[in-house]
Amino acid sequence: MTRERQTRRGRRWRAAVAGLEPAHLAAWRAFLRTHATIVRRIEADLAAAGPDILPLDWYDVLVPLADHPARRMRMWELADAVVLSRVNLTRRVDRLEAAGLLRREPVPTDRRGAYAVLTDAGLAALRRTWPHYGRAIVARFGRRLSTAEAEQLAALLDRLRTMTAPGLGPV
Amino acid sequence: MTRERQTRRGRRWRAAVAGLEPAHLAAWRAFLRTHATIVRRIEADLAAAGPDILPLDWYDVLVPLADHPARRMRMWELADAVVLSRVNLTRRVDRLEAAGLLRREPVPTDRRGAYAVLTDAGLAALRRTWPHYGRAIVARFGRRLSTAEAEQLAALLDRLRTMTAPGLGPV
DNA sequence: AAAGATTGAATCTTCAATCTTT
DNA sequence: AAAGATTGAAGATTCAATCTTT
Repeated sequence: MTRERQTRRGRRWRAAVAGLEPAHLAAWRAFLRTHATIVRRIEADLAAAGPDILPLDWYDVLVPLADHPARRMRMWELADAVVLSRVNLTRRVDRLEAAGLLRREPVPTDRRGAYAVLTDAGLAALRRTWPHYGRAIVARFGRRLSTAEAEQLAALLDRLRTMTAPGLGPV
Repeated sequence: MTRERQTRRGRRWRAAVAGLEPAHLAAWRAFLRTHATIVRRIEADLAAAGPDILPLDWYDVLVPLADHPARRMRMWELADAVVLSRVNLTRRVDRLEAAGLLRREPVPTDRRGAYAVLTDAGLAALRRTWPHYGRAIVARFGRRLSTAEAEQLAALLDRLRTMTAPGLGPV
């Protein structure tokens, strides 16, 4: 075949879906687009802030450790705490360990397990990074929202996240 | 050193950031978490729907083609239209072409360029995928939002996306 | 020289298989 | 056998360098 059958204007290939309102679809698309755009911007801000400022995904792994008593967590615990992208934590921790930002320690009571422990260098990197990250959040996200709108948005998003959807399988 | 200097409870390593209100930070975190959670769920829904249902990132590349006159776009044009993840479009198109969902065509008027053209198989795959995707959007995203809330959410998100942030460089 | 797209090499991710300890 | 974590191999992504055409 030399040419696709050509509809006049690339139209109407989406069948109606029960229960899907235009407003919901528009919100979903805005959600995807906005996330992609803003995360890219903030990553660019961090990259532009200098070579000793952490990228977002490294930051994301180290934060739970810094917020945890004794600055250490089991590997599986850390894997659950990480937000962005389900990681293959083993390898990511390899890289963070190679960079000196954390180290592994054996668990005294369970010889299968390992702790990931934030090093002083890791904590210092978090402290350096946070002001840049915080300002980027203000600039790229917070500046256009009133306090009330931010609360509204957070409430809507939390509801979306914590809901369970019956009838479409687990998780 | 055998042990990190151990703060009592992994506390207070974040310095205050000018202009960053707690509500804004909470909204930002909710945004990241909700996105990660819902996108994962929807990807799992699509994967569970069967082997001839497209994954989200393939779908994302083919949609602009289906919505375009003549079902074809220049490579750079398609790259701009794709939402999720800045792609190396060349390779992704390689894979889609290998799967028969699109093909390349030379541009008659510009021998540097190439069109990406949606094939009939590609359009069929979109048609198959959309009902599953649409239902997943309802189940994972739309079900908990009233129409008014969805409109509110879309408005907030669009404002965030289209704003320019003076003072923090381009993009 | 700049625009449009492709390629090579390094890095990163993912999946299943593996290893050790419980 | 199951839990905790690591490894190998395949696949995907990214960056800069390249190639061709304008």
